[in-house]
Amino acid sequence: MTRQPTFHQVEAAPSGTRRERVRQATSREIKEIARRHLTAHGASGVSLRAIAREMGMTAPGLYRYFASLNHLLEALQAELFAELGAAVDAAEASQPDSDTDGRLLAALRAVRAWGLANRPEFALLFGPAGTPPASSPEDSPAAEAGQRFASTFVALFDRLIAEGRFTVPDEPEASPALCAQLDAFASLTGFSGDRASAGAIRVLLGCWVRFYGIVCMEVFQHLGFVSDDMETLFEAELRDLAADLGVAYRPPDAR
Amino acid sequence: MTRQPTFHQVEAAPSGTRRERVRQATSREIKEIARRHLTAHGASGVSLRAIAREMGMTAPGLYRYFASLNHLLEALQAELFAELGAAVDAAEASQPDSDTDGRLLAALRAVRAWGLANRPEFALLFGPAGTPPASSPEDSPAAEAGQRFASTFVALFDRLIAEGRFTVPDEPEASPALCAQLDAFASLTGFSGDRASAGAIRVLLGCWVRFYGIVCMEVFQHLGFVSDDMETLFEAELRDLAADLGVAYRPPDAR
DNA sequence: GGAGAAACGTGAACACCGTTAGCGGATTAC
DNA sequence: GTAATCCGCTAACGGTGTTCACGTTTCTCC
Repeated sequence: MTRQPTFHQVEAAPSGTRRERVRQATSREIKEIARRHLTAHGASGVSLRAIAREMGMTAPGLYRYFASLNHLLEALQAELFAELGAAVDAAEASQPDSDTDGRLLAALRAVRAWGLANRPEFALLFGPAGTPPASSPEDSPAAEAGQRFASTFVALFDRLIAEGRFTVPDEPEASPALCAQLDAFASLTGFSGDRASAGAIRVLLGCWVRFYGIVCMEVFQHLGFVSDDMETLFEAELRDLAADLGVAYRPPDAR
Repeated sequence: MTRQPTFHQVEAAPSGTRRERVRQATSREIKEIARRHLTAHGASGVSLRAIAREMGMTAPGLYRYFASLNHLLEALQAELFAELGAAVDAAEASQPDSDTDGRLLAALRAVRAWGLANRPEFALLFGPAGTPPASSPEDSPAAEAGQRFASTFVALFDRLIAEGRFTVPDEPEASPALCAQLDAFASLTGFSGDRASAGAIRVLLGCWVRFYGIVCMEVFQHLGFVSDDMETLFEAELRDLAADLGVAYRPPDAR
């Protein structure tokens, strides 16, 4: 303990007071161990008592850091969204800035790769919602992190719209109610105002849903009965998907 | 207890010996209660002790009927697949036999409707696979029931192929490995041999994946941020999907 | 009809789990 | 130096899946 007791305020520590630093370190350790247990045994294998045991603590002590096991899992969700987002960003950054097609393909492939490499984590993020959706508009940290993750793709899709990549099929009978909601969604998520017609957003949403379907099916292992070489099937779907978006398909780099 | 004790064998009971009947009745009661708990509190809310308590039994007694909680859940899965299949069959039967389009649309809508009306059940069937896939090829009752459910749609898709509904895009570079696996899948699931080219199956699989995506997203509540009127969005997706299959879209019956 | 086997359900026990309440000690703030 | 705050502990409550040994009921077979 080599601390000069003269000025207790200054100190200029990395972040906040000493208490806050050690507190945050403990919090991080809890989440790291929880993550390991999640990876090893799935979401149901994460238990406060086991985490505390591994840390040399007792379970009630963890309640100073997380209000409940569910809150811990929510915090984990937020971290995982960030991790997935970082993986996507990295993949995107591996492509030239101007190459919208390459960046989108790389981003989508990165999501699949992350999901396959982190099945339980992916299931926690995109599986059935255990908790009823937060009443207040997205006050949960997980939902907020999820929106930040989504914004990555919103930005990419926005570029497609701006570049006028795909022709929106003039919907013969798009219900006005749906149009209104899609427009609201557009402005809320920051789509470029004018060009983002409800029709365009429907195309993008359709593609996202399609992508979600293929990745979930593969990660959740509901396609084992058809083939064990999912890579090529995924790429075939990706090709179709790209075509719908006016994106030039390119096979993945043989790395 | 008015039983004539003369001939213990004959009796001509509905099925099997008396022992087997009461055993099956108990087994059915267990599954019924488990189903109620599943509906009310999700898969994690199904507990042997609670079921036993409700039956006036003790938990170890249930082990005479199911080897473990997981086996119970698997049996439940099988029953739910059958229930979902029955709902789909009923919807299909509401359309004229010759009306392939109407039958397919009705069947797909039935899946969505069942999922929305039975969220936890749907999650158990189509959510992340908790147990690693059975080593032996589909010896688990759940997997077997799942295949039976799938066969309903296989038959419908088969009709589309037989009727030559959609033109398969001649894949420029369908990998031979994938083609072989798709062909194997075709013969295994009973697609009509010759017409079911790997290309056609890819189209069908793509549509199925797309459908899976939209329904899962809705049931798992990962689309709450875009709209709360999912019905119209689903129908819009369904329209696109039908177009890919050469199926004439028709709005749902205003019932 | 009676002996033996098979199935059934129970009580006790083991090892876990989430969560709450109350307490003592360390750290911080004033 | 004193008061407030935070921290981690113990103890406890009620819940879980699962195993084992035991008595009772039921069936089978001679």
